[in-house]
Amino acid sequence: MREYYSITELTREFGISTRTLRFYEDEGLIHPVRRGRTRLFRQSDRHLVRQILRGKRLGFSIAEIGEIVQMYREPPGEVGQLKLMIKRIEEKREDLRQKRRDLEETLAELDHAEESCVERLAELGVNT
Amino acid sequence: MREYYSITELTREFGISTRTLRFYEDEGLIHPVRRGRTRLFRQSDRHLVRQILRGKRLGFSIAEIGEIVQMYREPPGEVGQLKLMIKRIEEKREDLRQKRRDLEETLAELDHAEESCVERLAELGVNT
DNA sequence: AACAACATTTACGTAAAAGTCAATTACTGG
DNA sequence: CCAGTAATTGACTTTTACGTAAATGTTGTT
Repeated sequence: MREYYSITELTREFGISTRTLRFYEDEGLIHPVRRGRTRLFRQSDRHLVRQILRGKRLGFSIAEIGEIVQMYREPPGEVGQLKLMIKRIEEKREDLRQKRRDLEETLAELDHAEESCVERLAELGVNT
Repeated sequence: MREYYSITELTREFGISTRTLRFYEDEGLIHPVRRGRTRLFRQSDRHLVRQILRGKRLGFSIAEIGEIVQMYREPPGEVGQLKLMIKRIEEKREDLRQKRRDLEETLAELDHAEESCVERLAELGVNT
């Protein structure tokens, strides 16, 4: 468990470019510390990158991912802010539940499509 | 159950623009029939649009959605093509399973984030 | 016939999310 | 100390997925 990772180490670990990591920093998604001008990535940054890429695979925009990673941070101290945050979290969860429904439906249709193919193969007398 | 729907009927039904529907046609995702130059959308087109939008919500690109909707069509007649199709379907399913893992992890993290907020509220003596 | 409402094609514009390239600057091993 | 590798910033480019506008066609009232 090292303390710091270089930018190229992260690009290899995650299969993304330096440009991408710098872009995420510009967009305020990550905040690697600096030694001089050089970025040093901590464990927390690596974890954030993992979360960002997860969000991307789920089709969230960078802006939406920005909202999500805010929710992972320390809860705010003020009651109004806390309630707002809870509301936002609930919205994102609804969003994710919709995606889950979409996902299950798509999987079901693909199952069906594969079955059709297998049946067709059987009709053609191919041993599966 | 009508036979044909106009383009604006579909835009209202799905909350998308005519431009979007024409774009999907240009990309070969849908093939509405024509009366003169006017597009007429059938049930099957409506179903396809629903599938396309599902794919979009899951973060698939138009090209990927194109591949997916091909899989929903009649299985090909040739053995080699069938086997290839089955392989492709399996790939997409793996893709979807990854998305499902991403989704569950994200949901779990959001659950945790919400709990933290609720706890914090309790600490502040707010009746939930 | 005129008007609205809806449709079409063509073409250019744009925002998001990087890719690519150039010119510097920083580090590191020999 | 210096070559070579790694990192930085900045600018420009590209791709995707449409938006938008212009000019024109079609249909259905009134």
